[in-house]
Amino acid sequence: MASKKYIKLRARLMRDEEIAFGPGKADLLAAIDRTGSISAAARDMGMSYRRAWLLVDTMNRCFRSPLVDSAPGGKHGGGARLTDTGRRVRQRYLEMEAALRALADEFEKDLNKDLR
Amino acid sequence: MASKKYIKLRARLMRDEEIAFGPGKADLLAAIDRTGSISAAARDMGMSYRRAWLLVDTMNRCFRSPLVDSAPGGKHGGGARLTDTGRRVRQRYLEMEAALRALADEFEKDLNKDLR
DNA sequence: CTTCGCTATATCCTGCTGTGCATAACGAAT
DNA sequence: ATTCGTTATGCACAGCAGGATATAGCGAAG
Repeated sequence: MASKKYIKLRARLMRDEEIAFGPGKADLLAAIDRTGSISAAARDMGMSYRRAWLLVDTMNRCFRSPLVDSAPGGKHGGGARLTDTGRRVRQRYLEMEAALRALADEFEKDLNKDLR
Repeated sequence: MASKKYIKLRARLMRDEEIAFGPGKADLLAAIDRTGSISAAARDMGMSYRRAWLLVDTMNRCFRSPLVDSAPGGKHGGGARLTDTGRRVRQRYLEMEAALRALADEFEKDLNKDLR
């Protein structure tokens, strides 16, 4: 079988018409946690700093308390760190994602029967 | 509370990098079933005929047997009809969607606590 | 045999998303 | 003080998904 068949799942936490949280933001939080800065995280993920910053900004605005703490100044000066809220929200989101994935997998076999 | 908080869910059946089935295609199938033609369905949904046709084409190419039967000729001549496969796939997809939605709703309350 | 509304397809155009680049201010280390 | 790597922000540009439009051929009904 040369064709790859799979179910692509996406869950987004919405606040009004803004995307408060989603798979991309979850990945970004992980990268920030790993690297200690928004810009390093962006480089690491191959996305523009602008985009990474916008994602962080949206998150922080959408939640009651910010998910990322940031301060200017480079070379061990400023940078960005996950807040407890950030860690908790990401954790809960990943749990939901995993549960949804497991459920979708139960349907996958049946639906794939008809796929070429 | 002026802000609307909700979880936006999307499940797509993929074949290689093509979207074989998803929420838009499910809606389109319903509209085709209702109206009896691709073009009427497109008008009904406020989308371009081009897009509707492309969606149908992708579906039919991705599945072993077509989901939509179509024939040229207007005014009760040609048109489009769902095949049994089309109906069955759509049905199964909707069932999965509903199950995923129900599961996501279980997580929603908890995640919304932190949302503004 | 003309007309109507459809399938099928190509081409052009537009709007949006995200990148690239530029700038300013900042904080720690050297 | 100078340098370095950040945060924070604006703006111009590209790529692309989808809309608008045009055309050709078809089939049943009148």
